Amino acid sequence: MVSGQKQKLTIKQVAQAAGVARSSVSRAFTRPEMLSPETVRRVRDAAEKLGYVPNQTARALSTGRHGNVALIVPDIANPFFPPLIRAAQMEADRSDFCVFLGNSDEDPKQEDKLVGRFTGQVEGLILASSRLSDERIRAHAAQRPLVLINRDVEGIPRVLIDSGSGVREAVAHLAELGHQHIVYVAGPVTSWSNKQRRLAVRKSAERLGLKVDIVAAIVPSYDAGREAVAAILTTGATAAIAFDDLTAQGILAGLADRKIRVPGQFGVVGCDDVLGAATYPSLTTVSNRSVEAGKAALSLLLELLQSQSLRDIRYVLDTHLVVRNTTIDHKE
Amino acid sequence: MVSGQKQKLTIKQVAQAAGVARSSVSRAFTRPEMLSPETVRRVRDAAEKLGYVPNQTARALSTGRHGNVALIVPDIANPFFPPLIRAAQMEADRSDFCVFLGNSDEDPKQEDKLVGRFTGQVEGLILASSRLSDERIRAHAAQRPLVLINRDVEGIPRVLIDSGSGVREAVAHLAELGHQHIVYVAGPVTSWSNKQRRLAVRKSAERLGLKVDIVAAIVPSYDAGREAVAAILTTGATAAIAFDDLTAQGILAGLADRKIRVPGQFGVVGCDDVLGAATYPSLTTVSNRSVEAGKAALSLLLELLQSQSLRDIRYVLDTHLVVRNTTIDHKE
DNA sequence: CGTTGACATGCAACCGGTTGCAGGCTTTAG
DNA sequence: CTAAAGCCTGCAACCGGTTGCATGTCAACG
Repeated sequence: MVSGQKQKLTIKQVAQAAGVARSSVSRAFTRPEMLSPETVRRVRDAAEKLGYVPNQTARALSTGRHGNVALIVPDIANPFFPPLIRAAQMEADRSDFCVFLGNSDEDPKQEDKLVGRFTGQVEGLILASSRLSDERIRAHAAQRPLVLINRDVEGIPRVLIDSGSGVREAVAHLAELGHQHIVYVAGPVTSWSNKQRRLAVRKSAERLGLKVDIVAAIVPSYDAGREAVAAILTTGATAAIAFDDLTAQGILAGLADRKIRVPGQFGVVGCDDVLGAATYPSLTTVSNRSVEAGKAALSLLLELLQSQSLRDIRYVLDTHLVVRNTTIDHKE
Repeated sequence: MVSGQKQKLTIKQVAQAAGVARSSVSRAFTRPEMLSPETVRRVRDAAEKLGYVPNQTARALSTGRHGNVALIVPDIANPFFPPLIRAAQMEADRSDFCVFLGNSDEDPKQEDKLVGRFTGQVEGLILASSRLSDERIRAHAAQRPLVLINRDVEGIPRVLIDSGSGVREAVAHLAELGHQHIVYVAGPVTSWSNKQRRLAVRKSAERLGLKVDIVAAIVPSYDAGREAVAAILTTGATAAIAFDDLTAQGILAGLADRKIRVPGQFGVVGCDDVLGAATYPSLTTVSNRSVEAGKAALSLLLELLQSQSLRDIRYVLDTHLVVRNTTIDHKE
């Protein structure tokens, strides 16, 4: 039914073919209940036969509804994000929305630029782990519906993954195993998640009477973790909780370099569960909920678009400890 | 300069403010060389002061140029793709293009649907590891400029990662280490890359006098690799080359379950190098070039958009073996 | 039987830019 | 000094839909 010609089929040709006015063709697609069933059928048949498909751009121009949303993340290649992106994407798809993807490269300027580029073509945006200032976020939110992920700005709808709950479980788990002195290997200072995790370690260690030291890895990466091992060992701690799994993997490598057995001589806990059980020994870590976060953010956004309501929404997802083999030796 | 109002600033207000016709405002932005420098300045100043930003949708409607491209992948969460997506995204950004991301979920129907949704809003598309039939791909290519990644359809511009070269090196490497009998753990039957890798293993093993068996994992995943271990061991081989790194990691886990030492008693080679050295023991694998592929595909597409030329382009990236610790014990 | 109202459809303006063409003014050549 | 050639700028049509309003038709109602 569709042929290879690269013609421009418009509502006009369909109108002619069906013997009605252009407006009726339009309505046959957007408000069929306004027309007689007979007319709708005639128009649809004609459209089908010609292979007509409505021009999304023209429609967007006159209605203001584009059917697009944008999702901006700091780094697509960071394994935390792909599942989130995927979930958001699939959720958008269910409502026939298209999603623009932006990579801010951890740079607020770049993020700002992307928002600007997208704004004109979307009905709403999602910023995941935004690096923008609260002020810029508010400014953008005033222009377009905006949902945040892992960023807590009052008045802006947001989806937060509370890694605090999982981290508290991790500390309790280590205490139970007899550790008395642990280290938190910190991530980026600007990260909301890092702040939250550090606080959770501090508080619950205090409650349980454990000694805590903080070692900075700053960049969350394998190499940073590996290099942090020297500092970790000088503290005299017997276990470490890392900002994320990448860092944790680096720590494991650094320990292996020094022939320190895990979990026998030293315990390691990651965060975000990005690798699953796919490494050996498999990493004890905190679950991430990134799939739910992506899905929730998208549906929240779509909801906002519908209702136009501006309630202050704060959706929190809790996390849990996933015990694998870097804190305790499991028997299969 | 920009304020919080949610007004609709159009070319008209700017024209009024600058005391010129609407067309002059338009030209001040799109073809400044047609206007006197003085007028351009006046218009730009006025626009700046008001905070005017051209409406991309309206522009697209009249010019047909949207400044968007679409990228469709089978699975965003498969670690092979994020670096590719990221590279494409950044390359697009350099030319002020926005990118739509689609996840086909390994399903041709879904992929077709996405292409349809995007077509009206983009100037060109990139299909990575497309699951569509050659026929559908050709049909879509007739509508819009289209570039393929890891899919070899004659007449359609394509970027191919030739894992054959790396796989041949892997086989030679294993032969050199004394292995006489190896296994190829296969991936999806519809995958172009899988076909290519299997063939490369077969051919070069034959040339070197090695015995080869094929074991099917079908789905490329950690679990599939782990389950394939039983079949691998019954062949009597002493080393395995896996379709990808995820499968290889699963194999390592399965071997560990059976207390088989790697690389001492059994050698393992992955493909795609998605985990880097970030696991322990670190995986010997074949490099992937996915970053170059993403970047190349995008710039190829942009080039096509400019030149309108329809040459048959076939851009091939070769790969190499990356030797780490699952085939041979390294000393640091 | 005339009026009212519901329903179906067409007309034309509009969304916000772009662009071919024409007209006015200035410059250059004859 | 006049005509040809540029250079700027404005007018108005157009991109392809959507939508408020007017019109026409027909059934139901008083």
